[in-house]
Amino acid sequence: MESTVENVRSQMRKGVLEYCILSILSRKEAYASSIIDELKAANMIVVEGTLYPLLIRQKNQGYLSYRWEESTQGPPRKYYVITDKGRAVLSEMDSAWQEIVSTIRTLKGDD
Amino acid sequence: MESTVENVRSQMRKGVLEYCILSILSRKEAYASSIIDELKAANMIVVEGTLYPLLIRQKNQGYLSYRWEESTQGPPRKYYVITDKGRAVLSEMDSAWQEIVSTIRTLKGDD
DNA sequence: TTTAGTACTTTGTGATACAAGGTATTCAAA
DNA sequence: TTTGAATACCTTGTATCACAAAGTACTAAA
Repeated sequence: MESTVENVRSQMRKGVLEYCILSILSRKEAYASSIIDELKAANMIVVEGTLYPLLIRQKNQGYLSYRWEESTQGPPRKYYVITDKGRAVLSEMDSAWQEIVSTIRTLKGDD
Repeated sequence: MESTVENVRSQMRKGVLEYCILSILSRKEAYASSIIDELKAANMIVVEGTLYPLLIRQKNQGYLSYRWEESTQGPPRKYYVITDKGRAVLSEMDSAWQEIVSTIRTLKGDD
């Protein structure tokens, strides 16, 4: 069995992952492996089997588009780019996130 | 299909719900319907079919215990009480939550 | 005795994170 | 030339979980 701590963290990551991806892509286009690296650096551990389907989902929903680009160090990379629709959804996510942060504060704060 | 906004909010609720329940019960014991009311008041909408299985799961994991109490206004109520183990897990969840909030800030903040 | 209100429970469905394994490209060393 | 390492993308199967919907049961009032 996995440790309780990891379970807790894993549970909380769910639901904000989509938000993280759109946030990262709102700043600059990126390909899957580089997104994983960035998430790892930010302590948001994600594996390939999670990220690839998620990117494909967001592309199918029209939040992202992509283009292929050659690499000097291996196979070509699929660079994802956020769309206008994606930016609109991201803006909604910003609000939703703020609301949840505020809700937790309320639940923990005042008796 | 459900609205995008609701989808976004629903996704984000996942993973913090357990945290909310333990937080509420760390302050005072409560029964399911009253927990739903409190969550609704804090803008964290949850339905019965979500909450009851969750409480049962947390009880089975030893985070909660419960006792029955008669009500003058209907059927008896199942009052849930957080256990020592539950408080330990809640403490871990506090850290995990702070970490995620901080991670999101990092991902959004610095270019 | 029927209805309204309250409270707890279960079943079926869809979504999704993850583990594990697979495919494909490039380059360098044997 | 072919083998292996590194990089990158993709798929399948499983478990978990939020939710909708329907069900059970108790109390009090009409």
